[in-house]
Amino acid sequence: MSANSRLTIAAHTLTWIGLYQRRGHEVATSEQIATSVNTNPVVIRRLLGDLRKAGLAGSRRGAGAGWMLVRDLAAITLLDVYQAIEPGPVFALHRATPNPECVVGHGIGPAMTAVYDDVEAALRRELAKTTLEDVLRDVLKAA
Amino acid sequence: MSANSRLTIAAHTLTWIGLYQRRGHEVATSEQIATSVNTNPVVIRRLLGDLRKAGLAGSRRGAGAGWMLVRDLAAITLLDVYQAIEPGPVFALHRATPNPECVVGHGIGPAMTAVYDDVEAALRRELAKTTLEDVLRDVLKAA
DNA sequence: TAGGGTTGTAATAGCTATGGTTACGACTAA
DNA sequence: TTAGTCGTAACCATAGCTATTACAACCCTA
Repeated sequence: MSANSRLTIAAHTLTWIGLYQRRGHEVATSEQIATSVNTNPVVIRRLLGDLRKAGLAGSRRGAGAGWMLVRDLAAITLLDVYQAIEPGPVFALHRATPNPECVVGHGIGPAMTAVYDDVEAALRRELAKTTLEDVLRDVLKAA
Repeated sequence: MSANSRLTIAAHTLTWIGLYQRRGHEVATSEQIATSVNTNPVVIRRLLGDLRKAGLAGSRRGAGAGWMLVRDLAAITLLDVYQAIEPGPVFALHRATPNPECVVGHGIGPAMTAVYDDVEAALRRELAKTTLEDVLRDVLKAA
């Protein structure tokens, strides 16, 4: 499984903006966030672009530009973030259609789809349990 | 998320062998399985190699060679298969260590790890609910 | 109105995982 | 001895993610 860190980076980014705003700042720049995440600002901007499409983040251009939250941390679950940045499923069926003249080849697709649907549902239920407010609390507790 | 079809192919392969054996044959060849899956025999042999390491499949060499199940279909869950072929986690932390001098950069790792552990546990619970016997039943029902 | 800082996005490159293919030695029943 | 299959290495193609450079678009401020 090619594990990816997009959810981690997205949660980090939104949590950072949330904390920064609570400390009195209006907007955060991709440069500042990238310094905390330890990556390139463009990576952050691209990710925030997806989060903006999902209505989780907003941006301001020109001088004094930057990013802000659209919803409060407590109103954003990790499921919201996940759905904003991960379009595809965790498991895939066959790349090439299996032999339809074989009993197994013919019936395995629907059988596995049913299982995968349940697995994805369980994964989403679990992600929905945690809000970014919870994440921030854990983060501050560790300090 | 780069969805992969390894679990699908593995379940297909083991189910195929199980059905083939119930029809009176001792072993199945990677060639036969590959025809049903619609892929190359080497792909099947590589996958079965992993499944053998996990004690789910066995092989016989020489003339009249081929693959057989070590356990009955009813004694193999999709979790067993998943663990045999997927070493890594679904979600990853940062590729590069985040800035430890930032509160968020310092605490985000443990916070997300706790969530990811719960998600993986839920995923495993879900996969453990289905045996290959269940899969075969679904497959035959669809015919 | 000019300057400067930041967004928004395209283009490119590197890395890793996966899948497909060819090749060939190892093995063993017949 | 032969034939059929495993076991595995080698190589290539594809896809997704990350990193980086570059630059136009934007808009506040002086």
